[in-house]
Amino acid sequence: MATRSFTEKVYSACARIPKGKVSTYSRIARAIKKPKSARAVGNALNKNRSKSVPCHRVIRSDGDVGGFAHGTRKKIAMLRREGVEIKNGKAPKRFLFTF
DNA sequence: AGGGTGACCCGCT
DNA sequence: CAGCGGGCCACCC
Repeated sequence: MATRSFTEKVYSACARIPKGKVSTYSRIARAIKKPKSARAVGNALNKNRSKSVPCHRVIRSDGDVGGFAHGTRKKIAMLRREGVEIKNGKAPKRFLFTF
């Protein structure tokens, strides 16, 4: 039921993130009307880990890049390319995009 | 069908 | 200010 929609919504929210900005799992979870599913959001991206979605723009609320199935190290490099300055593996909150 | 894990978050000590 | 524990949802074995 909602399982499929949930994953789809996660991708949609992820795609909504403009280039040069990042969002947190919690923000996405709230955007899909499931504020408690922040963990499931990460799970969806991890399970799918498709390059078809800019999941590298999704980071933790603490500003930490969190993890990346393709390589956390690579994720940071991608964000830097987008224009996000990563300091010590952390992204300033001003780069956080709010829905 | 049940249990365990994971790219997390929030609260308390 | 930093560290620890519990809780949440979805997916895999």
